[in-house]
Amino acid sequence: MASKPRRPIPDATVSRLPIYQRVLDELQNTGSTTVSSEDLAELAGVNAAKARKDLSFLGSYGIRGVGYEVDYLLFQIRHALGLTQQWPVLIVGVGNLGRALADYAGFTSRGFPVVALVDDDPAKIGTEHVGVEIRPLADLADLVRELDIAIGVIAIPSSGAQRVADLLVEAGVSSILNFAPAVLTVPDDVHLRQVDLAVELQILSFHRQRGRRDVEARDPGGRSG
Amino acid sequence: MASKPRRPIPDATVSRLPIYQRVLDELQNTGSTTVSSEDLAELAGVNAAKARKDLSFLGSYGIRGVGYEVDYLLFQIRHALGLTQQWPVLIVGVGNLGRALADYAGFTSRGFPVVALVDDDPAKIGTEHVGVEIRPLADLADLVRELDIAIGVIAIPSSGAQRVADLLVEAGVSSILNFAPAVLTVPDDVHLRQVDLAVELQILSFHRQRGRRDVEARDPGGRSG
DNA sequence: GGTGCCTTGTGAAACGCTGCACATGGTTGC
DNA sequence: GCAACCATGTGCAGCGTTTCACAAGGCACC
Repeated sequence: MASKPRRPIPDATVSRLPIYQRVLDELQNTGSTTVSSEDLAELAGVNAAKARKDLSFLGSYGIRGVGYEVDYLLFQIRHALGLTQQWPVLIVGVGNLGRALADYAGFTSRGFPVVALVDDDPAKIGTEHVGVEIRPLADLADLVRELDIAIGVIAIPSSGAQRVADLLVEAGVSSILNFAPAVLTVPDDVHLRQVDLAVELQILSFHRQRGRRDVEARDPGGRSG
Repeated sequence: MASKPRRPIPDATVSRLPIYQRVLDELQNTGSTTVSSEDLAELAGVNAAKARKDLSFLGSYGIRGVGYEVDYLLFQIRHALGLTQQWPVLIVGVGNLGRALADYAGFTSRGFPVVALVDDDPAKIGTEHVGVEIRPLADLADLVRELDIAIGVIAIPSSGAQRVADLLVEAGVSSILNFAPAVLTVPDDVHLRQVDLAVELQILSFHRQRGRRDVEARDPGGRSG
């Protein structure tokens, strides 16, 4: 037994593995055969100790005194992330965002081919985008079954997002990526991730605001007891 | 006034404030005047105690025995997030994603008007999108100064992302939202947030993979050394 | 074959976040 | 004005993540 996960991989580590993967990909393209945790961490924008601990959750794939073999580490990360196979993606909503996502080459090249597009606008149904026919919302369940959809992407206004999420779940999709600015409710066994563009801007706004306040008056007082 | 930051607001709380804001916005539109932490938490998809603790960092704006006044709490959250004013946004890269972002009504309606578009494709320069003229990359610094740009959005392929980030920083932009799948380096006083679509998919892939492994119970084809 | 150098892998401390449980304090009804 | 009620605000314990510091282990050179 080799690649059995001795310890569960922490969420924080999982969210960084794709970054390491991309960095290693670039290193591979530049001809590097080995890399130290320090160099890898630098390229990934993290602490070297963190990088080592992250990688240690996959197993002991480093060579002390030398570093990590790029090819082998890359394989192990891909294996851990489940990127040794393709995961067909269905996008609901072929508006500006849906089109941008469908066109995004990074999806297909990283193993997430967009194989189905769904929309409820009669004018769009039947037309093609990037070689994929746009189908009506009613076909969703059929498409999921026929194309073995692994991940559903919600790229519609928030008003219909919960209904679409319900449809996806009902059709058997257990991984959903939601771009609608709404809080969705799904069963526990369905993995839902949220990308909220307005939230990101508001967080930036907060820090900018705070920075100004810091400059205005640094107040060490207060009634914290 | 006198709204001194008693305690620094934790990052985790900051990232949830925009959610509360959106929920309160909806409550306001439905005519609710007060809301309990339990109801608010339910709508925001979090624990009630967490919601109370989050809000307590802004100050004691609740009424014991009653709940929170929607209007007032909304004002306080907006104030904390710096949303009492508009933050002009510049988007670099008017490809599919850049257009989608420029068209996204959620930006302007939440106080982030897209006032400038920049691209390096000569065919696009001079044309308009959503009423904003597309200008060459060389005009970036001028636009930042003239329009008092608060936030720069990078929506170009990763190969040019660092260069554009450098240009933005040099022009005085201190808040950057990056959609390019690359690790960017900026000075400490610049706030950088990363939205990486492929990373999100890979995290979903990991969880799906893990679920399957649980089902398989044993992994065939493991490689030991 | 031995010595010294180099990098990994990890124990442990520090830090931040979460969630429970309850004291606090304001409101309502009489 | 008083008592019962109710939701907030928070002390505290538990948990996950980060970071340091160092022992363990492999390689290269002589």
